[in-house]
Amino acid sequence: MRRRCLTFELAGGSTKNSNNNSKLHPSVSSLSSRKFTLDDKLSILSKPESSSSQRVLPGIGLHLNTLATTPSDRMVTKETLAFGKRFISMPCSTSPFPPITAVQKSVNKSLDVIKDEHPTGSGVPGLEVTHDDASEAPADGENLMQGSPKKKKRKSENGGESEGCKRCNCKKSKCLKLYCECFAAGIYCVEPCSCQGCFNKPIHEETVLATRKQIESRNPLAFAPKVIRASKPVQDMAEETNKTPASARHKRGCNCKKSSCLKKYCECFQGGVGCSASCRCEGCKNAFGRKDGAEAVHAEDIMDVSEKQQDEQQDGQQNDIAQKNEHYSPESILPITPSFETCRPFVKPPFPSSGKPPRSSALSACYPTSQTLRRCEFLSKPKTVDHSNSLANDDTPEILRCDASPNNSVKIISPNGKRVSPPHGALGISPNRKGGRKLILKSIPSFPSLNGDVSNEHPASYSSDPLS
DNA sequence: GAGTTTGAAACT
DNA sequence: CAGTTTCAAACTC
Repeated sequence: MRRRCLTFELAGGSTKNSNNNSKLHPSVSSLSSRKFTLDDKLSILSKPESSSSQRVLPGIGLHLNTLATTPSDRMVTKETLAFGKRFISMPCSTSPFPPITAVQKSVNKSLDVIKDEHPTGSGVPGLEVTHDDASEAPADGENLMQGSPKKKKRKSENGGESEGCKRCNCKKSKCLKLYCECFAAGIYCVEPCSCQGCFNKPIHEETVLATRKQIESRNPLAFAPKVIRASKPVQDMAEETNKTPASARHKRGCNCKKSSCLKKYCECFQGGVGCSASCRCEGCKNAFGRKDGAEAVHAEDIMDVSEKQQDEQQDGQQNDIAQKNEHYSPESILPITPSFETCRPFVKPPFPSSGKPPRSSALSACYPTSQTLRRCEFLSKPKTVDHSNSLANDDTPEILRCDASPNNSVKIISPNGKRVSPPHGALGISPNRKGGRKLILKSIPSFPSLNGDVSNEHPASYSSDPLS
């Protein structure tokens, strides 16, 4: 799995931050370290200027994709991938794309400009996305407007999986709408994508950010994980990989009419969680738990419902995965990246890792590892902590904050709303929640700019954000 | 691989 | 806020 790195330096982040090296997050370098302990993290934190390489990427600006380029990411082998695909629904999002405060030009305008100036190509001359492996990564231009319909379709799900996750196949959205799974997950489209006219690339950073911001303004939770897991400790979940965590629920619920919530059309089902009262589905038969309260059925049943296809292999991998999960205990892992992932449900979707993973999981496959889990830990535990004191000075929009993460917004479910455009209040984000963030920041050294102090200083840069 | 179905997202 | 349209994934053939 080769996830493209969020090469902000190329996209412009470098210039923005070049003068603020000291503010860049060292966590980047931390990515290179496979095993991290809390002490490691802390020590790194204390050495903000460790290495030049560390300065390259602003911690906050780190795109989820970044994970893929790091050594640690490399260790995200197939197994890890499987793990992610099977147990984690996806990215969290609070802010994979750091919000920007400076980029305010309209998205459309931006797009138009780009289009006009570079109607056929990668958009910006001279700019090129660096790929881990140029040989296998087509130039942006290639991927961009060509519209080569015959592009590899992501059907290479099985074997191709070795390469990583399948990505989007957008044709009209330019990968700048939530239709695009990559965009929705807060990650840049990369080589594996078969999208056309894609703007979800580092070279279009501003466009992406502006669009993201726009979408978030409309729906603060737009980039939040769709599936929320309540409180069960990760480890517990790992121990019951065959069970559907009753606490895990789709944040907004599905609205299925014909699929009976038995197919991946259903977001709940896809996320490996049962339907809940929040769902407006009809004829719900969600194997993970029905809206009416019926609990999850056995794994076998789920398999029947979804795909029996890769049962055997799956079983084998499940064990591996379960073991991996344990391996990812909070004690052994700290968020090694500012992926901003909050809590992804530690759910085992009905999809074998080797088989078709939930679409959304493709993403998770990329970053479902330690960060996600850890994040869950951090967010689920200390949440009870007093949030009232810290961060009071941070101007970062609440919704962009850690606190605004689904975890915290678990109660934000809009039961009957077709759409979720929860007002801030509805987000469960109260003014005094700010405190929580600081707390979290302290707990997660890899989010330097999360300290808030940085964000105010560099509103236009990635480091400004937030996780914000 | 093409076409259809589905439901979320976006739009009106 | 409800209805409609657009979109891309999921699915079927």
